[in-house]
Amino acid sequence: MDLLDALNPQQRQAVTAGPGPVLVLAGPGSGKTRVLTQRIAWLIAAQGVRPYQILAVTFTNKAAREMETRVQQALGQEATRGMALGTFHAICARILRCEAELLPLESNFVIFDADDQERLVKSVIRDLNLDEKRYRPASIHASISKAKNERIGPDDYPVANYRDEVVKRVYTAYQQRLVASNAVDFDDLLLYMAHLLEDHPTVREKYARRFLHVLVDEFQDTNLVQYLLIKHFVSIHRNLFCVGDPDQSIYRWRGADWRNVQRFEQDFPDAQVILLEQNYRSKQTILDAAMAVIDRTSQRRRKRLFTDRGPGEKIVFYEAADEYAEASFVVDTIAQLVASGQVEPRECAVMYRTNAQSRPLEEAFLAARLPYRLVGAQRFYSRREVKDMIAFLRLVHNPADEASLDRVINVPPRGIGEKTLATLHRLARQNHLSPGHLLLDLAHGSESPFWSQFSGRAAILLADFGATLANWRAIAPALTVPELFDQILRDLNYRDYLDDATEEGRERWENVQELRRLALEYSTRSLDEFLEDIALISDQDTLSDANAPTLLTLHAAKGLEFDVVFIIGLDDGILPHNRSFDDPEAMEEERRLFYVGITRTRDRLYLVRAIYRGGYGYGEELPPSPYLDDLPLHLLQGISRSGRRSGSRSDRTTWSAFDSAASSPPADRRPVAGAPRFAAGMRVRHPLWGEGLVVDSKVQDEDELVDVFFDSVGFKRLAASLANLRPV
DNA sequence: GTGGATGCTACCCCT
DNA sequence: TAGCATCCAC
Repeated sequence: MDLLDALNPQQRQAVTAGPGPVLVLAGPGSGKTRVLTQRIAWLIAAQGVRPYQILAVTFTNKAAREMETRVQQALGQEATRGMALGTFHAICARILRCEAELLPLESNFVIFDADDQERLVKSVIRDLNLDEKRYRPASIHASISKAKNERIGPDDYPVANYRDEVVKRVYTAYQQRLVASNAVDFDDLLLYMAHLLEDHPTVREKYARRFLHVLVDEFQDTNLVQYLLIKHFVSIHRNLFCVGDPDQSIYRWRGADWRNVQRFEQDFPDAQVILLEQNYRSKQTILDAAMAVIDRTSQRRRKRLFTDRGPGEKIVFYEAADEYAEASFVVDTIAQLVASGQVEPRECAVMYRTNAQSRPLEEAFLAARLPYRLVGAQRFYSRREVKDMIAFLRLVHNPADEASLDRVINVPPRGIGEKTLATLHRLARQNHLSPGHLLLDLAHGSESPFWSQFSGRAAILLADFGATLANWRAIAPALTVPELFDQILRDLNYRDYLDDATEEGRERWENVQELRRLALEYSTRSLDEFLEDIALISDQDTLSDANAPTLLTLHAAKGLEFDVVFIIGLDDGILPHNRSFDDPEAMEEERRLFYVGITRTRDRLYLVRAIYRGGYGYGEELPPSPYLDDLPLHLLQGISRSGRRSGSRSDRTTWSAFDSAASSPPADRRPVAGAPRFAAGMRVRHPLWGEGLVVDSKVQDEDELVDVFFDSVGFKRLAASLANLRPV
């Protein structure tokens, strides 16, 4: 059958494997997405499995949509109807809404995002009269989430010291407040699901019978609870198909446990294990570099990565003076590659360890007037005006949502302050009501039994907002999401409030407009769906299809691929990150992160670092990343070995050595006299090395330093007075 | 209750 | 550095 024609023997074996448990260990670029989609298509077309009998878990919603499209392309539009396809969180949310009567939740529960969760923790800490300085909300929240990932409830939380005691108390109250708000956090989505399947055998059987085939992508990044869910889902038929690569496990800090791969092999000893090793993505040079990096990790099953795509070009290493030079090197190089027709902008990606590193890049792209795509939902959805708007919608949807109420009860300022809010909370608790419902009751004015509990002014203000909310709730069922959105904007005079004619004001209003555009896509869908999708949106989901280079973290790059990849910030302290230094397992994960970045590359890889980096306001000079030393020299161009040696300052390359000490500002930001003769983008000729492209040029100490990328030998930094460079 | 000045502290990665 | 919490004047 033609479904299988384009597959290699191992892929074909995987697609047609089973029944029973199957574990596919798939190296990067080995066609695992193809295997998964073909497997689904094969199950449906060749095995007569109904789409609704298939449960397929992906790592992002974007991956889910892609998979759906691919199956539809193979089998037609109707083929995927009813299939359960999405992330663990999305699938659990859907099922939990159906089964809400078995849970301490209403079916319209809201999903608290990271920000809501932390606010709630903070509020609990204050309620318990704990010292916020000593017990940082973020840190307490991390402990709670860690416990949840390990399936430890508040009652079972082990107490070894006073801090544990505090965490336990906060955890207990936090959980109560979530339930009172008819809300769940991300971890709860999985935990409630596990309880549902364990406490209700009929429910477990219902889903275990419905989902005749369970497929899991990125299996190495599942956590314990997710693994338990999988086991419950396949408890009857054991038709489990997992695809993963332990070398690409990069979410340990989020509770992911690559040992699930070992658990799988223990729990399903009869599992068929299939190795996909042939790489269809990268040139051999890239793969050699990747193997050199990953072979240094312990406890792994060695994989050989090979390709028939040819050796490809050498990897370029570039050491910039500071993060601005680093950014302009990236932008200039991309501009040059694009201008010479070697690559499409959308086929370039810049990857970094931390989100903060995107800023100099964005500035450089902006300065060059070149568009870019930034991956990172957080940025947009964590904007205050956007969060506030979502909070209003959530309140309409679920007035019990305390986090949203607290957030916007005084937005725009309507004179409801801390004291009034505290009274509202206290009264609500005394009367076993949510503050939101109490607020709605106050809209009845003096008829409300709570009216007299507030001072005249406060009562009027609360009643006014309560009435507004009640009105939205009354009309919401008849309105589409964008219509409701507009109604709220109008009633609040939100635009006047946000847009104060300053630059930031205009930007704030534009963000709201952006959210409205998104709401517009939900014209035919319910508010529930809109809110749920927003809560579970992942970074990769925000990737637009514009033809522009992509800026993203190494974590967000998982599962993606590009012709040209830049990995920047290869400094000891950035990658590996200094917060991982004292934890050997975290250090191994840093290495895998680098491996993931390298293996995203099809053709060309650029490794970049900066000698001087502005930290919190004081600058710092970091040694090169130790990973650079693991790369065999013959794979690299553009630098001598001494230049990428970590450690002492004395062994810097001549061209990267600055005359200045660590504390002085970088040379190219110092005011200088005289104009440079060479500029980025110029073609030049050198008597020895032939033609090259000027990447950067700066005047320093009465000479001009020119960075040139020579076609023959790669990067050189030259003094114009000595080098006898001529423009071509 | 609001808004400005001041001082603190943190930037890791994400559903 | 910059976002924030806190404090103080209106």
